[in-house]
Amino acid sequence: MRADAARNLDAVLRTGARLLAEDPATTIATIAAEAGLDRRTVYRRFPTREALLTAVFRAKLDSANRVMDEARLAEAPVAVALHRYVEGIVPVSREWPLDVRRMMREDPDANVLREEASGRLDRFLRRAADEGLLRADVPISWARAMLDHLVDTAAHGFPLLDPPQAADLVVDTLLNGVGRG
Amino acid sequence: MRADAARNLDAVLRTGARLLAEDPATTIATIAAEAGLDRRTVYRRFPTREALLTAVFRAKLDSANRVMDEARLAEAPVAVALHRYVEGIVPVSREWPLDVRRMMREDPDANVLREEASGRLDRFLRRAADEGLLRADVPISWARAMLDHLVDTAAHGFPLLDPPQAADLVVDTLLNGVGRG
DNA sequence: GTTAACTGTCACATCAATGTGACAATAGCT
DNA sequence: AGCTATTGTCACATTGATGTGACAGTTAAC
Repeated sequence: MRADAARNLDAVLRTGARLLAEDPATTIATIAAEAGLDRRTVYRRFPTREALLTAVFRAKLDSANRVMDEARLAEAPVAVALHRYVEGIVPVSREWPLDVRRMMREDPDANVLREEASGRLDRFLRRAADEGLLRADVPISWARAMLDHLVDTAAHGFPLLDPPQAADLVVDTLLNGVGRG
Repeated sequence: MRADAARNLDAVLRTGARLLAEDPATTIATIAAEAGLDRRTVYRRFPTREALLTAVFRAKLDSANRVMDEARLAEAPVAVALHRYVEGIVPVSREWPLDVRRMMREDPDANVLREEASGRLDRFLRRAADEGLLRADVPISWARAMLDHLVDTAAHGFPLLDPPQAADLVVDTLLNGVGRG
């Protein structure tokens, strides 16, 4: 692929992610204009709107999987892995702000990939529970939802936090809550 | 208003809330069909799509304000008020599952109402912090985001929890987290 | 049971977005 | 500099949603 083509492709994906996160009904024309391209150029790379959505989704998923690899979710000590995961995933969430669950409802094989990645995190949390990091009287899926939302809030609600600060806050409040007790 | 008209209006609002929560781009025709009505009937009540959106939004907001009234956020002891608020707001979130922040971005005066209601909760959390229920080293807005998300998760991710159980879980994990420490 | 309110339906105009064809212009690679 | 990939643009067909007019049929209220 030629250099300018790669640049444009990247611009489309990032711009698309940003605009689609704000409004899932954003049109191809808007994305193209915002990326400084012609509508036709986007259509050449992505035959259909769905194809663009899927590509954006995969870009986010790849980044997330890379972060989980580097955090060594399955091997590293749970406390370390958790902290490292959050530190890595916050920038990913900022670069690809879109909500994958919403967008992939009608794309079955993309959804399979999403569930694979999701399963990695679930298995990690199970290990964290087994090793005593998490309370046993609360469902793992509850902790999982809490983790996801805290990451999301840190990434988008507190854009001034840098990743290490965000990780401290997320892990601390995930484990200890915001109560004084 | 005649009785059948009131019934239909109610059906449109509830059906609209449900479908729009799943997909914000749901068409009027789909909502009408799902509510067992003709498209034209919906248009008679709501001159434009925006008008329907606003009406659904206001229905949710009214319910939420009623819950906050009954929880006596400004007067009751903070621990009691918090529990009572969550217990009341979970059913509201289930009946009106839509995300008001997303939907009202382009409706300024609706947004003012939303911010008023939001402010009530913020003021309550500030009081909770002042009275020592919440840690002082964490921003109020962080606790606020956490509360909102926990309520959301309990309401939609754990539909089998009844409101009192949901309130116990939400308040417990909000204050103490999911860590064993 | 009559009246007034409300609804369903056929039909229509409008608008915006998707997706395509062809060709000239431009940018990167060697 | 010259070849080739890539892009911009004019134009067009198609589709789906919004919103409206008129009128007959139905339902609730008194």
